[in-house]
Amino acid sequence: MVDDPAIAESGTRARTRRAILDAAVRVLSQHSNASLAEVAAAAGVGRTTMHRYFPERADLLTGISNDLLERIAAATDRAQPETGPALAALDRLCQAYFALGDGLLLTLNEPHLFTDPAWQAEAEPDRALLRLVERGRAEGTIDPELTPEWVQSVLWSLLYGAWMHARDSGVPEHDALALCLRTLRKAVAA
Amino acid sequence: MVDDPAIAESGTRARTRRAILDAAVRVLSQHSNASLAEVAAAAGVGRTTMHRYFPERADLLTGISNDLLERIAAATDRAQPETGPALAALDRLCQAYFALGDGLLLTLNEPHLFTDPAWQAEAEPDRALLRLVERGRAEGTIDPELTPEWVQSVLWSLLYGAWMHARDSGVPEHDALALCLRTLRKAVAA
DNA sequence: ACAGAGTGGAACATCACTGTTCCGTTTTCG
DNA sequence: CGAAAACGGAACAGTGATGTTCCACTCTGT
Repeated sequence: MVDDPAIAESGTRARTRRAILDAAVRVLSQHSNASLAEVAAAAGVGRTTMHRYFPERADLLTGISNDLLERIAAATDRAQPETGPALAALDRLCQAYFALGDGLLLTLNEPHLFTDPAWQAEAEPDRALLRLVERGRAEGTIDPELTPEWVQSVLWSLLYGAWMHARDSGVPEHDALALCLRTLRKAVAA
Repeated sequence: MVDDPAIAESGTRARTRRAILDAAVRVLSQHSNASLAEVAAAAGVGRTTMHRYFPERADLLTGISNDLLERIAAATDRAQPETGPALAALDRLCQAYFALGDGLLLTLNEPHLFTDPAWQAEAEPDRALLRLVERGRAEGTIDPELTPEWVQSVLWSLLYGAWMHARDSGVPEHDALALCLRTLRKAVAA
């Protein structure tokens, strides 16, 4: 689907499309009702050009949505959540998701922006995480008093907090991630 | 300041004012750029009436802001953060803040809504929490590897997560709070 | 150099939200 | 009860974002 020849794009088009999507995530993660002019400016692109790529605001949103879905799926895949001890896999997952950066904020902060049908259906990464937690409980390495859904909540909440911490408090991202990992591990360990 | 005779209000006025503020928090916490008409409808009040209490949108925001500041200060005070073992005090603080409900989401999710000067200056509850963490470190009951600022981040992030968890997953608020408390305690304990 | 893709700016109509005014109705309270 | 307070609805102009069109400019590859 990604390489659908029907929508194949030249190098330049793909590049500006990326610039727009990245800028949109960056801007909207801080100011969810920013005007399209602000997004265009942040992307270093004319407002007209943006409308060529995303005719309506809704199109931009679904563009962001699909992009985030791909990035989350790729991150999940890369972390190999089914491999090795559950706590180690959880660490890998946390690190992989942390790399989503501002996309984290947008995903958690403004879920109502994404009315995409794909967003509800595509819960595979979610299910992978739940399976991981179940495995940890079977292993006896994850606190059985915490429900898998709550552990999932904790993971995303701490990621959110860590990213904000790095963003606002001037703490290097690496340090924020380290604090996040340590906290998560302690919180969910049996 | 709360009972400033200059802005003393009749019973009815105070009551509708409360209804508007509560509705505004409820609506804006889910949809930060909701129209004033939506807020008025949620408050069961005409748009005209709302403009009588809060002439401009900015006035409504500062109204919410001041209300939240008061509630946070009151909650902090009620939790007596300077009393007893640090971890127990942290528990009390967490419970007290959880009662802020949707105000939590608004505070964490849309801090940019509040351009109030009072918001930056009034960091007393923040400072109380930081002192509490320092005390716990001195006691040896709080993990010295976690910076006080990060512990603060964790508290708010977990509160956010717990509230969302209760809201979206249908988990009773009491259970969500219990999970939150257990998780927080494990995460920050030495 | 040249054709064509890609781009930016200006101008425009449209639309939703906003803030305001006016007036009739309902509620509160002395 | 009757006056004052409080309210709701309708109507209106102003404003900023949006989506669209048109034209001129700048790259890119051959």
